Formats: sequence, C-alpha cells, structure tokens
Amino acid sequence: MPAPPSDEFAAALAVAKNASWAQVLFKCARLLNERALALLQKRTKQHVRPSHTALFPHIDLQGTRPGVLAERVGISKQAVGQLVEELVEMGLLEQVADPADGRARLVMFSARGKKGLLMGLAMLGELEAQLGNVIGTADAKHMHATLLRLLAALEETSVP
Amino acid sequence: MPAPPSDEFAAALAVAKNASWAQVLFKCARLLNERALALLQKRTKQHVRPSHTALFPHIDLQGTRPGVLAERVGISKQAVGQLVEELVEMGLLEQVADPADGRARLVMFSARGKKGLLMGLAMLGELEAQLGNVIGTADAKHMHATLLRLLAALEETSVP
DNA sequence: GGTTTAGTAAAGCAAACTTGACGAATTAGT
DNA sequence: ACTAATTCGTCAAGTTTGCTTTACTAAACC
Repeated sequence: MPAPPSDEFAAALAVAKNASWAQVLFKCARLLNERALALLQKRTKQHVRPSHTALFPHIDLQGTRPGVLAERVGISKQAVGQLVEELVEMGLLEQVADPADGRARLVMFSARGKKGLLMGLAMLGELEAQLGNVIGTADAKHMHATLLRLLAALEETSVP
Repeated sequence: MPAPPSDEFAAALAVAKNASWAQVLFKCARLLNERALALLQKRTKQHVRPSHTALFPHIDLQGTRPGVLAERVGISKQAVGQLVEELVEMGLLEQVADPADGRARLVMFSARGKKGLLMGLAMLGELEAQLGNVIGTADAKHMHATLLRLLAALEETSVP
C-alpha cells in the first residue's frame, strides 16, 4: 500500500529545510542582534534603536549631509531628519552648518558619540569573542571571510 | 608633531570594524532577507510578510493550537490570531475544531499553503545555489555548519 | 457550580518609515 | 543682474507593521 501524501510532503519539507543555510543565517542574525541591543541598552542606559545603529556606519568623521545620509541608507530625508534629531537629543550626534552651502548642514559624531561608538564596537567584540570560544576561533574567522564574499555577492548581483 | 586625536579615533574605529564578523552577518541577513521577500511577493503575488513566515516553521503538519503557537513564537495569542486570520484569508492556512477540546482549534496548512511552503523553500534554495556559485559551494557548506553551531551557542548561553 | 483555560474583540502603542506642502539658499538661464 | 528653476532641509500628517493590554465569552475541569 502506498504512503499517504502528507508523508511525501513531510519528507520534502524536511529535505528543503535541512539544506537551507539562509534560514540559519536569519535566525542567528536575529538572535545575535537582539542580544547585542539588549546589552547595549543595559550598558548605556540609552534608548538606542536598530534604526539608529543602522545610521552610524554611514556618517563620515568629517560630517555628512542629511540628504547624502538618506541616499546611502536608502530612506527619505525626512526619516533621516527624525533619527538625527533623536540622536542629537541623546548627545551622540551634532550638526554644524556646512561652510560650502548655506542651506546644508553636516551631521557628525559628538565627542560622546565617538566614545559611545567605540564602546559599542568593543561590546560587540566581547560578544563575538564569547561566541568564538564556543564555535571555534578558526571557524569564526573562516565564516567571517565567507560572509564578506557573500556580502559582496549580494551587493553586486541584482534581484532575479 | 603628534597626530590629531581624530586620526586616533579613525584608526581605532577601522580596527574595531574590521574585526567584527557580527556586523557582516547582520548586513548579509538583511540583504538576503530583503531579496527573498521581494522575490516571494513577485512570484506569489501575495502579500506575505516577515511575521507570517516567522509563524510557518512552528505549525505542525497535524495542526497546532493558536495558544501553543503563541508560546513557541514568543508573542501573545491575540497576535497569533491576527496573523492566522490573515493567512486564512490568503488561503494558506485553515482552522479545524480540535476534536479533543471544544474550545480549541487547530491551525494547519491548507493544500495551497503546503504547495506555497514548498515553493518558498525551493525559491530560497535557488537563491542559495546562485549565491553558492559565487562564494564557493564548499565554503557555503562550511559556513552552514558553523552557523548551526553558532545558533546552538546563541540558544544555549544566556545574556551576560 | 466555581474556577481555570482557549480563544476573541476592541483598542492602543511604538517603531520606522512615507507623502505632500513648504521656506530658504543656491545655481542656471537670459 | 535678475528672475526662474533647482536643491537642501523641515513641518506636519498619515501609513504600515507588529505587536500589547484590557475586557470579555464559551467550553472544560474539578
């Protein structure tokens, strides 16, 4: 007698699930992100949100205009305006008039923002070291290299 | 003459950034997720959202009660109720009365939902294969194994 | 028969945006 | 030189997503 169709489905599902590294990647990223943000808020006592941390790597040390920032992050200028406003209130960013253009302003890190940024990265380093002890430093390094190439592949190739 | 302090900061920043695999992991996950969701909506013409796909892996083939689902995903029963309602409207899930309990209902995949699930996983497999060609199949496999151990480490160890 | 338990209903909230309308400075056209 | 069009950012309002809280019914358990 033939197996019921639901078993075929279950088998196909199991195979597809097992083969997929993307799902594992998603889950790792989500869990690690949650942990890092929880730790960050615990240490800084500031309400830094994911949208804020997404902004940081795009701010040049010499300062960046909000419009440029919006383009880099891929959101509207208004959205950047809101985020910057919040971060200025927290004392992490500051704005200065752009000497080259009276309409424009330059967003840059304040002294406190710079310290906070380094602290945040150090904190991430701690987490990575802690996890590296569990998964193996060599494998962590190997994964880092592979992820860098994956990132390049994602940024270069277009959506099919 | 000594270098200005901002250069020290820039150097420290560059070092910290370069050493961090977590940031690369986050960016890869975000980009890949965006691409997968865009492709999914393009193919299915349905408005499947991340919160929906987060639900799928927790639904047993024999059906799962909303309350149990809520516990597994870590959200309220009401939130599950909303998501299930939407997915039933899309024709991907269906609900049947639980024969063991008159108050309870069982959430399960409809025939169309099962087909959709397999299609979605196949689609993810396509993306992975395409990226695997770029980053190298062996490295992709190695990364998969490392990520699985990272996941285990994240789920086992507590927040410091 | 009283108390859990399963789920529903309605409202609200926070995050992370967007759209549309605007003012002020700059650049371009004539 | 002087409008005219463009660009830079802001203000205010609205939207979507993904939840939560509070209050409630109906069935089941004891």
